[in-house]
Amino acid sequence: MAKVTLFEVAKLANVHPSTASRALSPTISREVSEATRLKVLEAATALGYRPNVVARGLRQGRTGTIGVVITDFEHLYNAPVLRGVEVSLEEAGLMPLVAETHDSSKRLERALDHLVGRRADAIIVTAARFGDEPAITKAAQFLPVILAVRTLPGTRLPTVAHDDFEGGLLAARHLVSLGHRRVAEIGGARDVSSFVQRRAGFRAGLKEAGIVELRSEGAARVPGIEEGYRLACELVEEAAELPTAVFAHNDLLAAGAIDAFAEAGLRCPDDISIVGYDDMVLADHLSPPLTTIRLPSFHLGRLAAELALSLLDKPGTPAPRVALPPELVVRRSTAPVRTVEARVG
Amino acid sequence: MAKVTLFEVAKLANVHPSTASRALSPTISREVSEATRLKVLEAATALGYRPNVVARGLRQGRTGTIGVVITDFEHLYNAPVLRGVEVSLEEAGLMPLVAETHDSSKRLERALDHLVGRRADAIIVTAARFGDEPAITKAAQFLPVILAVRTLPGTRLPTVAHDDFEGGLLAARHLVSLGHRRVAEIGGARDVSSFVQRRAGFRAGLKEAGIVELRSEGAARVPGIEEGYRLACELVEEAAELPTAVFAHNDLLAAGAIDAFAEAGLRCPDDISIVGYDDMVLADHLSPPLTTIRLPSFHLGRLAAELALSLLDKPGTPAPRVALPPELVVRRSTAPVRTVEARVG
DNA sequence: TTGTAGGCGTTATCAA
DNA sequence: TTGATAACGCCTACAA
Repeated sequence: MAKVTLFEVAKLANVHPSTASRALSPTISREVSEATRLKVLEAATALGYRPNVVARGLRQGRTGTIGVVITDFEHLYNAPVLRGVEVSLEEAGLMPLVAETHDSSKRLERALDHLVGRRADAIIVTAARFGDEPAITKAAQFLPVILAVRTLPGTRLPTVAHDDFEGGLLAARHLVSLGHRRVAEIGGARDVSSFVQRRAGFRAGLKEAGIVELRSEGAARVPGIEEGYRLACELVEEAAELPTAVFAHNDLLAAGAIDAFAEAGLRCPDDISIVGYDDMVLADHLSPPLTTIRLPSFHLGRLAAELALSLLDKPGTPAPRVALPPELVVRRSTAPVRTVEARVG
Repeated sequence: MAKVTLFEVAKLANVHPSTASRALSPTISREVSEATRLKVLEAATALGYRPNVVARGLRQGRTGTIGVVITDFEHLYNAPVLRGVEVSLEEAGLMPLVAETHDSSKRLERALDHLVGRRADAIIVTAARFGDEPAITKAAQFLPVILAVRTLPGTRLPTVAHDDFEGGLLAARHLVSLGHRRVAEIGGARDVSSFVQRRAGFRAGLKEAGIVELRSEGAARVPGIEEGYRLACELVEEAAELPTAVFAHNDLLAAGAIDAFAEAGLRCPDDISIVGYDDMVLADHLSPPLTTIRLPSFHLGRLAAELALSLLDKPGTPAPRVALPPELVVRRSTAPVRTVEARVG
């Protein structure tokens, strides 16, 4: 475990450490004579010198590190966002420091603490719940915090999110255009902006057609396959009349719901249409291939990272709020209503 | 952006910085009188003091950070590994510093450089290709490097991998037990240990039954859906006789292959059986649900992280090589051969 | 062009 | 039990 310092490089090159420092710094290396520059360079490579970014960071007040707070690596919709963040950071020579919250507020708070303590240069939070505002605001006193994917009501923090209201609207209009009038929702938690927006947009879309939804479930736990299954079971058991179409707030919920409906003898899309959300990897390979709302998540990740970087350079910048437009992708989990009765209402 | 230092806490508490440091350190806080300890604690909370982990790291020669090198966030099989790593690190108060390679050796080298420069306390590499040995060995001179998921032939580095030979064997025996004798492979790159092992295990399994595979493709690019599709197309077009079963080196390749076969008029599992690998999320929701090899990836991630942590404490520890046992999961993408001709051989 | 000195925030060591 | 001091590795005024 050799650890070569600038000091040793300088000694080998027979110059003062500060000279070595200059010679190695790409920005001011020409303040040094070509001869010594080469001498130092040679010594550095000979010794296998790696500048200690930590020490440099301490000196310069920057760690070259951006905190990223996500719910969970296994949640497929995080993957493209992370990729976008990573790609943008890596171009700038920074690295992401990632923490998971498992959608728990306590963990989020701990994650923020860690990140602040580690002196991340900025933090990108994709896992915010409404109750997390105080913790996030506190962290934002120390360093720039960017809200990504999930937003906070009335926040002044810079935000890069999907336009989830629009997404919900698209879902509703699609179902309406297929003649569905008995519809329900299998949704995410009610304290998460993206789900709140999806729900609002969806209802707005129904309202345009004079429809009121039968029922709207809200996930009590992590909005994954299991929760989708559970909520769909509830729906089937408790609803006064069965819907002909369902809007699931993400593709995983949709997958779980399809299972539950199948077990109840409802086939998708013959008996029940389902719209998912995210267009995550493999959404087109499920059975049936999912009609869903596609999100520019990779792009969102890039934007969030770039925003973070720009905030480092000029801290006073007014906080932008970006909302990226979603897109409907029609596949085979939705179909026109079959029964006349449904059309009549 | 308030930044409170230990110095200011000490001043407010009317003690020397070193005393404040002691009072705040959980390990030696009882070397300090209860009175001053409380005084300092109070001052710290009053000021909202957050210890600067970077400075501490500089002093102690540890950053509390573990580098993790993966191919790509979007590759589903990385997700559970990352989760495992994160969970273990978070328990110990450390954080992962993640870099993507996109399976390119050049990027891997850059990632290692970054991580070494950032003085990660250790690095977990899950993206190794055979040609990366020099770069990885170099990094290992500076800090502990753990090989995870993918191994390196003849390496002395600590390794936590799946027993992919066994996995290939399980796949072969399963197909043989269903009566298949004309089989082929849609595999990953030939310079990646996991794929090499899967291939070797698979052939060994065939050999037991006296079978030689028709053909074995090797992915030229990232082993994802598209590559699976491409390789399966090649197989259909170029093979002298069509196989009745295929072993895909991961579930994504399998998904792509199923598409290609479907386009060629071959239905799975009626005309062709397919075994995948990984049992990634949603493997059971594909159409058809995938017969595959399940890997304890979360566990692997945990082990890798714990190994890294243990190596920090006692650097001289002999390097263990762990191989975790895979498990066959039978679903509906495999079925007995239909034709007598196939059984005869 | 190069050397000197001081400090980024902590903590380990030594002395009181 | 507490205080003083130095050092972790680097960078940057400033002086020479």
